[in-house]
Amino acid sequence: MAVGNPTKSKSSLNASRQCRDPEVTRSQILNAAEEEFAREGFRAARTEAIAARTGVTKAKIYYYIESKEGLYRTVLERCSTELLPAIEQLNLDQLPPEQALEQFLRQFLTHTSSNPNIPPIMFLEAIQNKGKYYRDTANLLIKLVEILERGIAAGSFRPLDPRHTAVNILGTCVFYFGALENIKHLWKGKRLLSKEMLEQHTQEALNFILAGLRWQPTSP
Amino acid sequence: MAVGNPTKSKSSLNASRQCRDPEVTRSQILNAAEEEFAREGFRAARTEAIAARTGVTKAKIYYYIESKEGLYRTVLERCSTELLPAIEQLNLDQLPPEQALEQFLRQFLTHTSSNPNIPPIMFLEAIQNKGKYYRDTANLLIKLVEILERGIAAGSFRPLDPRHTAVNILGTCVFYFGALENIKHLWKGKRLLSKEMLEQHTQEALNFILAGLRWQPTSP
DNA sequence: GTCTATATAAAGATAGAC
DNA sequence: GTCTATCTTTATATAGAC
Repeated sequence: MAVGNPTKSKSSLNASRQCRDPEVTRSQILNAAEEEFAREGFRAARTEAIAARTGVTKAKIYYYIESKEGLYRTVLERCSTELLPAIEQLNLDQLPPEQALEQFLRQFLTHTSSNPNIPPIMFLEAIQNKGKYYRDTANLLIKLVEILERGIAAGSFRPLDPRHTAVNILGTCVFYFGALENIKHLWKGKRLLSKEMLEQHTQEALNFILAGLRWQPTSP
Repeated sequence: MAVGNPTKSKSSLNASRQCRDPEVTRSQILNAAEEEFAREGFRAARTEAIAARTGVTKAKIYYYIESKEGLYRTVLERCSTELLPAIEQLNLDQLPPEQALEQFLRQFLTHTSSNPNIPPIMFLEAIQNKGKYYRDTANLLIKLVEILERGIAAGSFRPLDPRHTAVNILGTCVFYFGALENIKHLWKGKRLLSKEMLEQHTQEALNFILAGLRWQPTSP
């Protein structure tokens, strides 16, 4: 196994075929696999389809990978390498809770907007495989719960259940990406992953979440 | 095809085997299929597994159904028969927007709590099949957008984008059910579908959403 | 390293006895 | 109506030529 250099370009479809650089080929396979797994999940994904997306034969795929399962694990790993470290670097513990939460959400939404395959992959992994191959989402949630607990204790946020609220917040952030095909009918003709729409989602989600945590006019 | 009487008991697993009533058998098959499709989606679901869940042979399944695809369509139809009519009956147009929204959400959350297979089925259908077999979720969203538009126009809610907000609201309601296996680690030892936890989710989601729409202390 | 051809296994669906 | 046995298709994975 040991596929891939995640830093290279990610637009995979119809990527320059017949390439001789093995590193590029590995990367192309990984990108195509990510697309396929994001649309089908592990079990329903077909190596044949991954080959077609990459623009090569099935046999060539198997020259580069160990197995479909190994490829899946590699894709999942690559999905989780960037976000958590980036969030750790923000040193959120040292910011006031409101700012910490906003920074967390901005980082998360920006990262997800740049990697819109991640939410469907995680949904499929959770639903189909019950997290057999991946459990890291929990770490994000725990970070979020900590921020909420701190903010509630400090009186910055209303008194709410931090765990349910963390789940509801994450749901607000990622549902958009998981339900693209269900919600697209609300914006006929618009591409939901365009820069414009992603910025709108980020801003609306952020406003909605922060408002949901503030003390209310009627009960201060 | 033409499977099922949706009104009968729904607990399928290990349901009384060797039953001779064809209506009961149909119902058992439908329930088992719903479970299997909710965990795997259409493509990855196996008729073999549905047979095993029902406690019968594959051949018996095929005596009662036309095909795997037909069974899937029937399951999806059954999922959508109850909620929308129930919401129509509430006559939400005639209530003030805040009350209309609260009624809508209570009905939705109650129905989802009683039918926790529906969110994963809809997630899988949207992600894997791009809504090929099902498009009704859009109707719910449209109803929600209408309520929000009315409330914004009346000044009951903050000025927000009604479509993004409808999506964010729905996300808050259903993410819990779609990501069960990702979030369960926050509540070690607790059953996330217990009556207690479902009531907590309903209440927390409701509070969170309504708070997110209200005018804020700093900008009234 | 890449291809064609193929072995092997799994899954949808059916035949035919009872 | 139900079962065992089987057909057919599809999919993972590999052999072997080039």
